[in-house]
Amino acid sequence: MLTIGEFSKISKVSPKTLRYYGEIGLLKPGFVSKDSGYRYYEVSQLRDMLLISRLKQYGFSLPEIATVLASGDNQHLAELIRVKKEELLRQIQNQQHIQLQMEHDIQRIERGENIMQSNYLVKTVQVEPKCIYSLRRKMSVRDFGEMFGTLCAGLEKKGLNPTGPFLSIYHDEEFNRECTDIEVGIEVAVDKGEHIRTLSPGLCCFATHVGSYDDFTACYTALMEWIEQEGYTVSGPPFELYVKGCEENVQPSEYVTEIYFPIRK
Amino acid sequence: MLTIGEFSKISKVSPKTLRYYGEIGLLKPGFVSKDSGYRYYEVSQLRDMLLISRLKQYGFSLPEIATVLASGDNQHLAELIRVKKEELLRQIQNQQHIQLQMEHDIQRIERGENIMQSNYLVKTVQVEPKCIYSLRRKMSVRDFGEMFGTLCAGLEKKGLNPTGPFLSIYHDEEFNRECTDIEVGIEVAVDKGEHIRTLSPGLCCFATHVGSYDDFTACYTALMEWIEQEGYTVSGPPFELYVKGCEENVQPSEYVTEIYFPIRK
DNA sequence: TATACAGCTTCCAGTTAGGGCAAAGTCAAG
DNA sequence: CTTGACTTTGCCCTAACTGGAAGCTGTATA
Repeated sequence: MLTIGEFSKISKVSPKTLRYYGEIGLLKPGFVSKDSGYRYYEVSQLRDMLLISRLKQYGFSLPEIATVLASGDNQHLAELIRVKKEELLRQIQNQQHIQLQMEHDIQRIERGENIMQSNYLVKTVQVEPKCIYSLRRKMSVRDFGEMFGTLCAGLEKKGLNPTGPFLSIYHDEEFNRECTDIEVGIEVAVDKGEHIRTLSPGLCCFATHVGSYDDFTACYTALMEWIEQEGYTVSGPPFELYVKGCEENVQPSEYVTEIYFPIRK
Repeated sequence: MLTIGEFSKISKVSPKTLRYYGEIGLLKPGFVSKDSGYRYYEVSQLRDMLLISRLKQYGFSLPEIATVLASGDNQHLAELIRVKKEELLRQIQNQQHIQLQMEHDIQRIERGENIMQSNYLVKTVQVEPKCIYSLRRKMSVRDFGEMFGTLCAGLEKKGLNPTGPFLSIYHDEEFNRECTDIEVGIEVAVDKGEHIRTLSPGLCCFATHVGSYDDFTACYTALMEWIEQEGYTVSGPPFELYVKGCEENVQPSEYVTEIYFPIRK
């Protein structure tokens, strides 16, 4: 039998932790003195302790380890390790991706750009299909604001309730200020009717732009760079969500827009 | 100004978290109503929030982020990100190493070997130099026990106090049962004298073997495999530390031995 | 045998970065 | 005025421990 200190030194696990493991029932000492309350461990328990340490390293939680120890089913354990291994793989991939972002940021800072000033955090998201009431037309960017007026009028005439912010979809590959195929719309609850359709872009990457609509380009650039860097391709027309915009009496510097690109690998 | 809910939706950070950040002084709302206690955020604070999210992703703790926000020193931030990047790199390397171990374990289990039965957790450690009183000789393994007797006699004659367990060092490249160059010793406090020398193996990997001395081979094999797998080479004679052994009246199944290999890349 | 001291015990509190839930107060639309 | 969505504070909870205090035990030494 070993005292908790001896067991600790051999197993490289602190006495504190050993007491904790006893408390939660993960590894109870082989014998506890009735008089003194001293814990004594069997040497054979070192094996259990080593397995615990190893599984912990593999990313198992303590309750998970407890069930593994209790079952003693090795084939099942192999499967569980495989699952953890795949989880770890995903983690590593994610971390490698973060490393690229870090390098990107470092270089931006070293080029003298202020990371706080144009800080687009590109994220991916699975966009749920939404029903939109929309108008699509080839037009000049100058007629853009007018389209929203038409849209609002149409909404009112039909008695529709918007259930989301305004949005616009850019159907042209290349953006042309004078004549672009733009669809402006808004999310609604009903799913049938004239000018009503379902928008289901699927997997998207997006970034949030704060400020006037003049400098969207930086955000678009950031998104396009990200898409290229991550090895995705654009799988549909990009769209903008006017989360906070001109319909209220808000300063242009306070506008909030989310820019989305549907993507696939 | 945005309510906490609006700010939350745009920044993709939960209201709870925003309140928490306000509480710890990381990001306080631009305005708090005196009547209702409602928090209102400036749109410009979204930038700060995005930076916080990003640095969090990079592995910064919240206090670290707070100092970054407070200082506004971008050059310094670049350095800090670089440090975190290296930290992440080390983490990734460690995780890749763990992945190899996992695969190894899975295969062991699938070959029907019991992971609990021969579970050597190989670790690396920088072994501090220690003074040992030792005897070195070419001998048969059968004379091994006798050597410890001689060693004990020598200790007693010199009036030396052991400050660690017995150990033995295997100076031959290839282990030969009949005639091996073995040094047996024990750690002592004094650093000068006949048969006293300093053992400074430096970086070692080691594993703990529990049980009789008969099946050390599995442990040695595990260590050698590990060394090969990790791309290390052996840089000195291996040694064994008899953490719990035959000097007490202990069953062979209770012996505890640590086996060390000095290594370098 | 007395004592010193290392080692052991329990109990309580704290760590990170928030999540859950409840009761009560507030805002804006109809 | 009411309704319903939103927000507030407050309290407890998480995982896997670590730290510290106060007191008890085991063993080596004088």
